This record gives sequence, C-alpha cells and structure tokens, in this order.
Amino acid sequence: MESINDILKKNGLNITEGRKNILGLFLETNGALSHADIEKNTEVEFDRVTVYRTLQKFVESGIIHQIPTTDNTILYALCKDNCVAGHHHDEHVHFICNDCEKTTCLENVTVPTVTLPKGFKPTHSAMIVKGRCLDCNH
Amino acid sequence: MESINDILKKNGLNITEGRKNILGLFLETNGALSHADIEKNTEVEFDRVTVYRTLQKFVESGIIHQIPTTDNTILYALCKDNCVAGHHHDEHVHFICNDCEKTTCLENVTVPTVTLPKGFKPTHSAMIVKGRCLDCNH
DNA sequence: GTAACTGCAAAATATTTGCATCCTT
DNA sequence: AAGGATGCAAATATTTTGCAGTTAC
Repeated sequence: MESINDILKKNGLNITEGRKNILGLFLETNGALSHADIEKNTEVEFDRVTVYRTLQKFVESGIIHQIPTTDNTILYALCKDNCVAGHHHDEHVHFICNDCEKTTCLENVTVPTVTLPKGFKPTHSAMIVKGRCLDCNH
Repeated sequence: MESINDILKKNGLNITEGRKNILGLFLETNGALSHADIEKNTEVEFDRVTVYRTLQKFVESGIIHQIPTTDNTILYALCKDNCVAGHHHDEHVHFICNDCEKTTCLENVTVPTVTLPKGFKPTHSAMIVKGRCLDCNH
C-alpha cells in the first residue's frame, strides 16, 4: 500500500499540507470529486486558489485526471498506475447517477474502441454512462 | 429540406429573431458550438442572457444537445430527428481535435454498448474521442 | 390582449493573476 | 539559502435573476 507521501514524491511534488490533504480525500473517496467537493471536505479549510492550483498540479503530474461532464463543471478522479505525467490512460467508463448525482469510476469497464471515419486519428477516448447507480437501486 | 421556421414550430417554440439566428448558426455549422462561439458569430449581436436562455430552450425542446468536455465549458450540437423533447438520443461519438480544438459530431459512429457491473442501470451514454481531425491531418 | 421573448442592470458564482509571506528541501 | 507553495486581495469571466418594454400569436 502506497502512502500519500510516496505518491507525491513519486510524481515529483513537494509534500505540503494542502497536497496531502487533498490527495487523501481522493484516496478515501471511491469516485470523482469536483472543485467544490474538495473545498468543502478537507479537514482543514484551504483557500479556493490553493485548491485550483493543487488540482492543476495533480493533473499535470498524472495523479488525477479530468472527467467530462455536461454541466459546466469538471470532475477529477485518481489515475491508476498506468497514468504517467503528460500521458493519461483514462480508459475506463464513468457512471453518473441521475438520482444521487455521484460519479463512479467503473475501473473494470474499459472504454471500447470505435472505428472512426477515414482521416481521424484518435489518441484518447472517454465514455460516460448515466443512469441509476448501485446505491440508488438499493 | 426543413426550414428554420419549421424546426422551431415543430418543437413548439415561437419564432423570434434570436432563435432564428442561433438555430441558423447551428445549421450552417457542421460541428459543435460553445456559448462564446454563438455570442460572437450571430449576424446581429444578441445579449449574453438571450443566448443563455435560447440555448436552454433548445435543449429542453430537443433541438440541440449538450456535449461533455473536460474543460469547463459546454458544447452544443444539433440533435438528429430521433431526439424528442425531454428524451435525447445523443448516441453518436464526438471527436475533439487536439490541434484546432474543433469538436465534430461523428453521426455515423454510434456509441457502443458496454456491460455494467450488477446494480447499475444505464439510461444514456456518451463518448468522446480526442485526437487529430480530418482537416488537421490535411 | 395575453403570454412569451428580449435587453438591461445587477447579483451571484467561478476562475485567474500578482504579490508578499511562509514552508519544503 | 533558494525555490516552491500558500493566502489574501483584486481583477476577470461566467452564469443567474428580476424587471420593464417589446414582440409573436
């Protein structure tokens, strides 16, 4: 089991309160977090700006990735081991629940490959499924 | 060929300058538009607020749909005929070019169905592929 | 004539930038 | 000690809301 500090170190980031706290939140959350989620749920309160900058650093260094949404927010979730800086492999399906609004990373469901029209060269794909999640189906 | 007015009428919307103009922009654009795109590219300038409200109406009535993005913007694109009010069938793949940043609707590429873990009930899916588009591969 | 649409003003929210201070290495 | 991270203040940008005047049917 990798410690928070190890993950930060491995990705070339200094170990600071803000980063430990926010990364910790991701580790104990099985799912995706928005900027607002993070701002509200850290032990200590951090400045809005710090949260922005921390998330940005995390994305740059490959610790987390962004998940597309249709409302105008960005969701972030932990990358698995095969994400390295500057080269994300965010190839699993994300599930957004219409009831509880939670987003779940379906690690075991990989995004299928599609055949594109001539001339289109793909580098990454993402897939979102909406519906009702495990918890809301009780 | 359906006229702009027909489309508006068919969807139960009053025919107004703003709506004709914005719908026209979608019809002559083969791709997706952001709020900002629309604000800049209409013949006449419309108020920001009018654009917001028009887009909202269009989405509600099933004329356009929202496309998820990883930056914090929403893109909108025309729905095809099988979208009806309140029930979008936005089941084709969207392609975002890393070079020119344009988003293209790949009408002919349908989103594949994936098998979800037990307990998850899907209602809609969306898929985004990033890479280099037709134009940028010249 | 009535309901719906628009533009303006203003409020509420979200994001970015600069700078001085403090922390990590 | 030096570079990096943080918090605060302030500048920008984005989205929402209320209201009065105008337009579509």
